Amino acid sequence: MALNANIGIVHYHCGVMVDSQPGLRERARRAIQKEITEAAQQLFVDRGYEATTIDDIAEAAGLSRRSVFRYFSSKEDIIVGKFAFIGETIVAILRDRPLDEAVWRSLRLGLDVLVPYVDDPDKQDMAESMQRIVFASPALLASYLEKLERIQIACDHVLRDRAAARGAPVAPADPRPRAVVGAAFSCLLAAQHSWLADSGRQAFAACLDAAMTALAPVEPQPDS
Amino acid sequence: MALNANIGIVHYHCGVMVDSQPGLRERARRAIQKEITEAAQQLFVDRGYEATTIDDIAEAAGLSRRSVFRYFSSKEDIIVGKFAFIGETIVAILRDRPLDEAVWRSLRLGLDVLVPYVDDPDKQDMAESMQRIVFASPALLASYLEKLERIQIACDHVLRDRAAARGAPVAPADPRPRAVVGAAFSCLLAAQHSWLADSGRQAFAACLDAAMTALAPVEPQPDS
DNA sequence: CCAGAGTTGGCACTGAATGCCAACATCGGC
DNA sequence: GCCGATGTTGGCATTCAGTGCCAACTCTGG
Repeated sequence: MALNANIGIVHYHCGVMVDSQPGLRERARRAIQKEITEAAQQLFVDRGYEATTIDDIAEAAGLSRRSVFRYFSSKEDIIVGKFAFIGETIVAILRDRPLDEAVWRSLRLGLDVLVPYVDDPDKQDMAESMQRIVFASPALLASYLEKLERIQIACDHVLRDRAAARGAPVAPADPRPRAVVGAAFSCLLAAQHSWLADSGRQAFAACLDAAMTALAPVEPQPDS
Repeated sequence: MALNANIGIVHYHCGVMVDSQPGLRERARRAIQKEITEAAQQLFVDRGYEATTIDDIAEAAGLSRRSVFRYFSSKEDIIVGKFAFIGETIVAILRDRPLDEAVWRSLRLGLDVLVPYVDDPDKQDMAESMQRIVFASPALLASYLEKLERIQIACDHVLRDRAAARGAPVAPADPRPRAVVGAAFSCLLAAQHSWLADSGRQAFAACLDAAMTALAPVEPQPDS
């Protein structure tokens, strides 16, 4: 069990549960999740996504099939689960932007949290492989797009809250905030395709900028 | 077997296989597909999507589980399969628009093929139910978004071909056509959300227009 | 009436996902 | 250091989606 050796049972004297915010238990959980993810990614790269079973992943990660499902709610979640967290980050950034900033710029800054996942030279190879796998597998792609959709819905809410805070509330049936958010996320998808199209030779951030400058809300704010 | 009675075995004298373009066999196939779809939709509305099994659908449609999979490649496909056809229609429309037309307008006209599916007063109730079910079920939503993604990729190709035909080819790694197409489809999603938000009281086409006028490519054509 | 082509339904199997439970480890107090 | 409470694990059984296979049936054409 390389796992148990690795969790890092630091067990301080017993006392006051000395651990930084996440809690010791939570840190162990994340460490195992990370191991599963890495084992799975390797298998997906080697054999492909559909050709890899959960049993394969469980064996490679050194735990039982049943336990894999305790760490990830589904096979897709192993790859795409992190987007729940990324989504929360984007939403938080969006919420904290100054109220008078142009929406399009706020969205660009929100999407910036994705850049380090891709443009980091260390992870670039793996990032490219995984993106290719996601776009190649219908099930993974579907799951990925669904996650993005959920993030977009959350961003839409934030934009409406911000419009209201600005004193210019938007009707619930007004499609414009949702359309603007969707357009920004389409730029993300477009940037991913571009980035893959020439194998990460140009920076992902540059692709994103190229896409987002080609498009813009007709009005700086979705009211007027 | 209400089915067999209904397929409409018109079996003309034997002679020349008198049938309009699709071929008799193909028409029978479509009729059965339609029956399965309708039976399934009813069940989904009654019990919800995940609570309905393929066996339920097979029984309601009067055929075997195995045969259902001969007509639809998956459970989601029963609802979302028609988008393969719709996508082809959109692509065809896009391809046939005049080369000097503004891209945004061409896309708006392409998306117009969806309007009759929704704004038809006869089908409106069912259309609303089904859209709610799609957005409520993660699996269906994921599948729907994946279908839209495939259509967008096809539209992206058309736009690039048209740019080339116009004498202003776009680099394969240029994200702009993809971004513009994605923005248009985001308007579609936004319009669906709006339309559902006040229960189809306003026309779907109006929602689509509201979304698409709030957004536009920075340049009329994605070159220059 | 018969031969061939296509359709059907049943059967067996894989793989994902979930519920359940007994075995085990860990952490608290004593 | 012992012991009960709590949480984690692995195994088992089950459901459901999806696929391959094959024998039985149906319809068409000769």
